[in-house]
Amino acid sequence: MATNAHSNTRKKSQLTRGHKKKARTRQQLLDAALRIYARAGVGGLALNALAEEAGVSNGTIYNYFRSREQVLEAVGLELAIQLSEQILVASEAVDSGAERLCIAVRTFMNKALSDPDWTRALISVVRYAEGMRSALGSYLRADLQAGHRQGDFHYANEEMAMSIVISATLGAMNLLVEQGPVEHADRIAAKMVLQALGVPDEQARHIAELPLPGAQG
Amino acid sequence: MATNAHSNTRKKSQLTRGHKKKARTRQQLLDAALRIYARAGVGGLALNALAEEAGVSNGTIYNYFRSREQVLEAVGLELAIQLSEQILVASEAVDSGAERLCIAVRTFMNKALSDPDWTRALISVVRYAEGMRSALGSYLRADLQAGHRQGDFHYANEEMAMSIVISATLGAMNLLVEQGPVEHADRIAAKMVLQALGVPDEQARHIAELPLPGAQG
Amino acid sequence: MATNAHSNTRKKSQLTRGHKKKARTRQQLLDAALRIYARAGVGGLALNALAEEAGVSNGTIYNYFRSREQVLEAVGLELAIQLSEQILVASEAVDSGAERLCIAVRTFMNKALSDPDWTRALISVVRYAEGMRSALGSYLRADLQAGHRQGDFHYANEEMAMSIVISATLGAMNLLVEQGPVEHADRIAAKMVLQALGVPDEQARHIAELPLPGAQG
Amino acid sequence: MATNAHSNTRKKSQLTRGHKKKARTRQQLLDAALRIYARAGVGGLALNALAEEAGVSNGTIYNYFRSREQVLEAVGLELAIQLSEQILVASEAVDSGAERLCIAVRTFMNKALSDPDWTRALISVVRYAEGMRSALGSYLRADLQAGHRQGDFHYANEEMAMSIVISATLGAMNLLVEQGPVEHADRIAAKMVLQALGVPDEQARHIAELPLPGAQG
DNA sequence: CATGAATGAGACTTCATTCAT
DNA sequence: TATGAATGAAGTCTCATTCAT
Repeated sequence: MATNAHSNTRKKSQLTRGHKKKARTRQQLLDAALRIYARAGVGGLALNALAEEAGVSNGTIYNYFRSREQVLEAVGLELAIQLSEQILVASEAVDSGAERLCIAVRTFMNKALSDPDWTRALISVVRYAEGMRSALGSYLRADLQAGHRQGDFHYANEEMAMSIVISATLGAMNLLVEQGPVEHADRIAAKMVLQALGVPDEQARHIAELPLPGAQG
Repeated sequence: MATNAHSNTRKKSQLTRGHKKKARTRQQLLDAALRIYARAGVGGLALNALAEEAGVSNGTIYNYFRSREQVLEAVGLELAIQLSEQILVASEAVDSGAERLCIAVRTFMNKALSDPDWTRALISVVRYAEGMRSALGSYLRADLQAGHRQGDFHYANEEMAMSIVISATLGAMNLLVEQGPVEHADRIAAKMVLQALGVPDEQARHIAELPLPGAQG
Repeated sequence: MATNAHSNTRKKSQLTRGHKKKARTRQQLLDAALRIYARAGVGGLALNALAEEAGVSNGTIYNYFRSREQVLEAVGLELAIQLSEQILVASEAVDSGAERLCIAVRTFMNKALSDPDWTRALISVVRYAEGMRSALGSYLRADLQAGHRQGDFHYANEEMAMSIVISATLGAMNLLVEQGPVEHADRIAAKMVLQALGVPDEQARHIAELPLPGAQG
Repeated sequence: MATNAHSNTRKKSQLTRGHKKKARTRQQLLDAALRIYARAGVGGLALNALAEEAGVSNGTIYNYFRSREQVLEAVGLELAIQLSEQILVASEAVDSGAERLCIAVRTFMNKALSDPDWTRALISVVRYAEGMRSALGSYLRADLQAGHRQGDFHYANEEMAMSIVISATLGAMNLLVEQGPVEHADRIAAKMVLQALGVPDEQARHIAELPLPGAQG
């Protein structure tokens, strides 16, 4: 399953050398949890099933987490970290808020196509743990404010703009994972989001059709 | 509006008068379920708790529903019916698709303020039972197509437009119930949705600020 | 279903004229119970299902029986009565114990073919309520003793002879209802039972092949 | 014989020594189930009661069996295995089908006296799970066919012969456990069974009175 | 740390029985 | 008597959590 792709080789602290096995198990558990999220949602995560999926004994989970609640928390955090990577990598060298937001939306849309499991896990977590929205929100808010400063975005209420951008994007991603691909889905969604934020039609189209950084063109 | 009519003002003792009290229990159960949805979401509905909330014995539930699954189904249907009333009543005499959609969005936003429990229940159900989306979708699609025919909406993909409109609106409603009122929330959200569908700024503002039918002005 | 055949037209008291409807319901319940026995065994008789099968409301059962246990008892008694009729009718005019027993066995075997539902109900009741055996036993014991007196039967222990005759016959009946017809099943079983009781081969065959009274020969 | 080995002489505390105690629980459960069968029959086995009888928590059962159905299955299998031991040990070195069958019948009759609980459990299982009959049947069929080849048995239909032998023997066993001992019960029953299969009186008595192998005479 | 058997609370469901109409 | 809604005990099963090894 592709969900394995984002995982267990790097961690910010990089604990090189010595004791590698130690925290490897923890990552196995988090990865396994994401796979289960994709299948069954957050509410469907049973610790016995998690242990089996991770290839450890059920008791082992409690060597890494104090309770089920803490597992969910940790998985949410893990997902937030992976999320950050997605966003940061994609719009590293871009200054325009509108373009950064557009890139983010398109990146997520493409992620929904390339890794539906991860996407389902994300959607499930966002629904379950409202707190996850803040992880999304922190990046988004910066882009919104930049776009606003730069005269591209015109919104009457920032909180509402954030809510609408996030939920619209997740809704579009959900469409892709549940109903299959749509031609140019990433650009369509990005353009609609830009328009919702007050970017005029032509400009929105223009931004939405810029080549994605990192693409080979 | 009548949607609040089902509620908790009478208890088991007050079955004087009348002679149809038997089937009233079903409505008590549905109402109680909606209250629990609001608190705990669909996944949090335990039949034990439902029985207690409705003031009946656990076995009684099974006089009205064959299984937990059927309870969820029935509550979803109940919600869908109440939903339809909301929408139909609101935009009865309006022909413009854009205006109809705008009225719908604003009506729901106001509902989020006036009946947060019902709204939380709705959000939970939409997330849980994807089928609920079709209830929403059938009304929405008609308005989208009308707006498209009438030259107001310009969207590249209808499915994606529906997904985005629904999720954006629910996201905005969610903001209200979770974080409290926002000045002119209904108009702000409606305008953003219209813009996402390609309605230009000025026109979107104009439509969003039309008086709501049924309002006393 | 053929199970209906033995029922509700006669009762020893014959309560002719006037109030016929009264005790009719009771018979409906007993008949319905037998049909359920055939399908699900005694343990599978649920009073709700019984009420539905009998076409009455569940509460009505308690106008005729004080508890589930009493229903079972009454059905057992009903079955015993029907059983008696079977036996008495068949060997009315026969004096030889061996012949009477043979007729009884053959009659039951044929009943197993012609009314598998009734037979399954009987088997289920015999297993469930050991007391039912005494109803069978009282007829059987007379025949055994007669056959013994007449020099046909030679058994060392009457109780054991009764147990074996009853269980062997029921076992053979069970074979028929569960696995389908067997050529000359009635004669084969009867002959084996006679032999078990010490009747020599030739004589056993002879008795087993006598025409059944009531047959058109 | 070893068949009594599984029983109730140690409780939870006595798990000193040894280091395989884990899988012992399964046997505790099977043993407890047999004791309950003896008291209440297969239909009377409630998992709550089983857990208590076995001295474990109710959840523990599900560490060994996936459902109630699987418990019944496993207990049936256990009983079938113990059954096989009974039969195989008893008539190991005997070639005559008639003698083998006779030994089997007598062994079971004696078992009914020495271990009524086990016998009640067996009877209950045979009634409940028709599949158990095949376990019995496979041994029996071989003996029947051998006796037939050897000119001792004369039956017209093998299936019916099997049904009658099995049910007659179980009926005789049932008499013993329900009504207490009968002088020479094993020989009496065995002789009747042999006669039912066509063995003449004198020969049947002779075979039924042979000393049982394993007896000290 | 790892294991996995054991635990027990709690969920869903069935069903005999009661009772107001 | 008949009805059928309501009851609540009891049963099956799940699962987070503990603990001895």
